[in-house]
Amino acid sequence: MEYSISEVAEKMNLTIPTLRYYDNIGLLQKLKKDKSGNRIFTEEDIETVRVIQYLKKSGMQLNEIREFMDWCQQGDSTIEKRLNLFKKQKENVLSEIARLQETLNLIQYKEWYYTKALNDGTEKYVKNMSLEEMPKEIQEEFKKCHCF
Amino acid sequence: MEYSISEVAEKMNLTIPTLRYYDNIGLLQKLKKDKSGNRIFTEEDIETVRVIQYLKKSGMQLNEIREFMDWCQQGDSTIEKRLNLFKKQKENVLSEIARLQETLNLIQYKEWYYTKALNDGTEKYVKNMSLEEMPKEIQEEFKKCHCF
DNA sequence: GCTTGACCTAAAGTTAACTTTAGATGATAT
DNA sequence: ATATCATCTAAAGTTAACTTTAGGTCAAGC
Repeated sequence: MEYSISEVAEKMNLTIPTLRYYDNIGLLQKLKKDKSGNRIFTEEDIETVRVIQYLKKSGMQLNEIREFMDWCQQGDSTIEKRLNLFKKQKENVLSEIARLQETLNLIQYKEWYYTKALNDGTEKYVKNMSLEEMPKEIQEEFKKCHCF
Repeated sequence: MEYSISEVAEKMNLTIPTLRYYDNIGLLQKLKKDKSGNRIFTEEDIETVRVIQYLKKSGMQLNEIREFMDWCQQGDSTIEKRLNLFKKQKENVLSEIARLQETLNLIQYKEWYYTKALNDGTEKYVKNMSLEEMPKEIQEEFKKCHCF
């Protein structure tokens, strides 16, 4: 099954210029064109786009992803490099998740804080609450940032 | 306790120009200066910087954070807006964590894939493995993207 | 009194990842 | 035959979040 650029753009939630841009910078090395120069996407090209999106999310820049795509074309001699890359990206993603979890903690504290403020009609009571009065599940580290 | 810009930069892992930039665009509305124009950071200003970093991580842009800082100065009339903002950011962070988790799934599949390829000395066996031969814990959805 | 170091401002420059523009080509519908 | 539509290329433009540059002030140490 083959797809036009507009079909892939819709399917993958990208714009047509973005797909062309990815092709231009060497991210879609296997992509073929028909006789009049139009890009033809196979299932494999679509998988490539999907992998690009995951690698981006893992924190890689497009020039690094391009280098990875080069490695893939070079065959078995680059297997170890590719394995090491994925090991590194795994650590990246794990620490990113951990930082987002911390962010979530602050946000949930703020949600509690402003819910109480809204209930009280004013920030002044919750702002000056002592640690003892606060619910135990509110993270210690956030109890002090009541200035917002 | 008060701090100089260089102390805050070091403590918060930011550069001095970044802190000045944040001040210039209105993110540090309570920041004071001494008689010769040097910025003086209080504990509260440092907390502001910390909150900026969390809000950034939750997906907000600096102009949105600036708007939030404006709301904070406007007092109790903006409590509901602020609560709604945090509710929205909470959803953002949760879906971001979910997408990172999916990314992690792909990366772990790849780690398994390239570990086997490295062991075999070539990609060709793992590339052509049938679904039945693969470990059960490998996510179904990733079994097909063996082209990288 | 002079140098050094930490700070300042205003303005220009940078970077990544697109997006937009302008003009062209080729297949399809009326 | 003509208009419309989807595609193309090359090149310029955009945006956010900084960073860099150039030139200046001020307090402290020698």
